[in-house]
Amino acid sequence: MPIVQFFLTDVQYRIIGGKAIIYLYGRATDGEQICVTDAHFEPYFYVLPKKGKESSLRAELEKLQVKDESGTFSVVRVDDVSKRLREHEINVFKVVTNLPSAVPVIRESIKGWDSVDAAYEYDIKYVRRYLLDRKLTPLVLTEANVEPTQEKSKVPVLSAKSIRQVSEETLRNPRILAVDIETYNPKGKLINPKEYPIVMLGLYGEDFQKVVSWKQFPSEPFVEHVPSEADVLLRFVELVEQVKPDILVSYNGDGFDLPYIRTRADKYKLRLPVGLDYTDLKIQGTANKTAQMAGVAHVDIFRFIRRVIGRSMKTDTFTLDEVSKELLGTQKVAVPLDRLADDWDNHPENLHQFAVYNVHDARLTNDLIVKLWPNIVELVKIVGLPLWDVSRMSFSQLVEWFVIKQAADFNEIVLNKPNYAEQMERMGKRFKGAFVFEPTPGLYKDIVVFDYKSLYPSIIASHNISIGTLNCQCCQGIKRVPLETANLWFCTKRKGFISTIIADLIERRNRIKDILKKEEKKDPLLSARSESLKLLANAFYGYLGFAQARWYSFECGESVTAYGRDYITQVIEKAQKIGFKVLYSDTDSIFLLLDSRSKNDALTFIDEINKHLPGVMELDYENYYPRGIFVALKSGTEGAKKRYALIDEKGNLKIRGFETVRRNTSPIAKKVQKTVLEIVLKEGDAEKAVAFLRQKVDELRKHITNMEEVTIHTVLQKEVSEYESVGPHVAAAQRMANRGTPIGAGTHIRYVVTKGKGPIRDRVHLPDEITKDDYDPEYYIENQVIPGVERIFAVLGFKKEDLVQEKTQSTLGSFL
DNA sequence: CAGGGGCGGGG
DNA sequence: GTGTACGCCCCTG
Repeated sequence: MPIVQFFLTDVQYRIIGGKAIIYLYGRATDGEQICVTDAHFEPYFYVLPKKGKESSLRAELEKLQVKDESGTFSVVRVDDVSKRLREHEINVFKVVTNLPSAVPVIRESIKGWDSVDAAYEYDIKYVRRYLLDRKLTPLVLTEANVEPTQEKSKVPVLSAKSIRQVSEETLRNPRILAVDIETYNPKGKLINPKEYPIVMLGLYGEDFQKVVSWKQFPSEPFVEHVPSEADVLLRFVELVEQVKPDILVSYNGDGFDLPYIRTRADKYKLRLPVGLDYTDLKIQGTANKTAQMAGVAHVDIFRFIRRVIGRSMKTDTFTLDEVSKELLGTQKVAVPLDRLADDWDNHPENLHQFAVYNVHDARLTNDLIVKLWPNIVELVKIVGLPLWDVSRMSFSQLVEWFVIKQAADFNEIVLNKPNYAEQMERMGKRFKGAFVFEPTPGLYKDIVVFDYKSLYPSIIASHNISIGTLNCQCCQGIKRVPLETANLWFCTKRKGFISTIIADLIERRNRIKDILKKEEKKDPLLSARSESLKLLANAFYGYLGFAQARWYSFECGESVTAYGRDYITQVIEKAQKIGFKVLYSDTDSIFLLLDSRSKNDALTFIDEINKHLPGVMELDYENYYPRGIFVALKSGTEGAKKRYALIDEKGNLKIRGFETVRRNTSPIAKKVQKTVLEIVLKEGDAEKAVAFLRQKVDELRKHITNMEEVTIHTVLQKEVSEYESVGPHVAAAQRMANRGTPIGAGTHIRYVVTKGKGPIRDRVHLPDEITKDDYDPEYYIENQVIPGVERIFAVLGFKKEDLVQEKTQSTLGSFL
């Protein structure tokens, strides 16, 4: 029997002859795209019988059959199995059904039976169940003994007799095709797939780039002109088949491109058989759409970036432009997109620039997934689910599926999701959070920062925090959690499930870090694995307190923060005892003032602390900062981010909690804030910072400041008529409308506030209606620039009145 | 201050 | 399809 080796890229199942068949799509080691089918996996779930009712329940189950218009659902077999439930031995029935869809039906029909105590694992999707039970990890080299079949498909279909994972080798260079569409939008940003056509469809992959458009215009050869929009859609299907990608990648393709393609195809009653089995492009969901095609993993890289990478990125807007700048160091090409519709209708000679823009976006999308591929592969390996699923999961889902995957090795039953009422109850309870030492606002010198390495994960591992070790019989009264409000302890004899898998995560990561330390040229896959393990470990604590978690535990969550508070306050007390002044502390970090002490004293102190820490707990030296500024919080905003800015010895600024990048702020305000911080921290010269501020204020009053600097940008969120209150941006939109500019939801609004009396909305003008002499300096000084720096100067002993004088009639700079 | 509602990305 | 929606921010009662 022939043997094939392949990397699993997508998994589906189909019902054939009343039986579920698993379809494993992948890239064979010879480079061919193939499909391996497995007909030998039975759907099942677990039932816990009531004590004493075992045999009657078994008899009832064995003959259970439910018929409805969609088919017959029946129990095929009932097996006795011993499992563990919340870390304790238990006997349950494994109820095997005829179809995957029979699982929820059968479970539903036994819900009220008095012989049934509980049902488990009835909501684990068949394909996921298959991968986890068979221990097959997507993207990892897999081997199968196969027989060829004649099944109609775009790729050879091979029927597997046996299948197994043979090594840790992963798919390094998947074939990728990126897709991006441009649409006809006469009304600014308003998107309307029912009415407005796709004008161009761009594709990009290695050695492949193409734009398909249904209008003739002068262009380069990568643009293909077809007679109609329907032909664009058909060409899309053909080109995907021609390129045979493992992955179709998009930027917000779930939410935009693919549903748009689907809607346009439906309008023409076209099928879109992009699936390798000729099935249609499938769009699911309404609010949160997803797009799927059999055999080709559609990755919406925007979703992955926002959910998984986003937290560790600098940007907080996830536009393709911003994300590309940060991750790739390149950006989108600038084209006047708001002219596309008009050019499409009236000036085809201008259209080529949009084709260039189109294919460039596809290229960026391609480059993003290539760049992030190591991270994606590692998450897929850790979580063990298909690429399509993993790339769409939130953090809590990734943690949960990692736990579910581990559950098999511990013979643990997967706990059920909480119902709505349970979720509500969980949400109503809050446990005490982290310890925060409020800083005294001020400018400080010689700051050292320590932090606990992965504080919460190491607490969970070191203190054996787990659902099944909580308040065990055997350890009553010993090693209590440092908590006033409850009497909690965790077993010191038996290892817990959650604590063990987290300890394992930490250990795996430490091993990788050791290897990385020795490597001169860091293996990007290993670095990515280390990052992924860290991300996952850090997400565990949040998961324990997440209302929708299967392994939710209020007591575990509150124990983690209780230990956390205990560890950090111990460091604070010890530091104070030997004479360090504590400046600030939050959760796992502590900021100390060196005063007369040296950096070496700080290192000695850390060593001393580490000698007495249990398990994998470790206090780290984070950095030394020659200067730092701590600013008072806005009154009444408790829980708002702490505001501070530090500068290290290399001159790098570390700014936290200053809202430097707010949309409806003028560039001048952002710039002044940033520069003031730089002067204060780099040079420690408050007077110079004041002088800088005064100079900028002077420039505003003298109208030297550029118009661009005082132009405020926002985006219209709805139609102008729908606004109840006329804010400045709405007033600006009305002005645009009055002069005939098409506006609507999504239109970018740029406006300047000008001199005059009355509310701001009456003083709003569009930049090209006025000159530099018209903007209102006092508005920009009072409402934009000063608020951004007021608190910084307050720390330095300057009141608002000291900074700038009120406006006078003097024509000279009046504040010197 | 809680809870509802809208939005993100995309042209 | 082992069905059906996330999480944050803003506004209002």
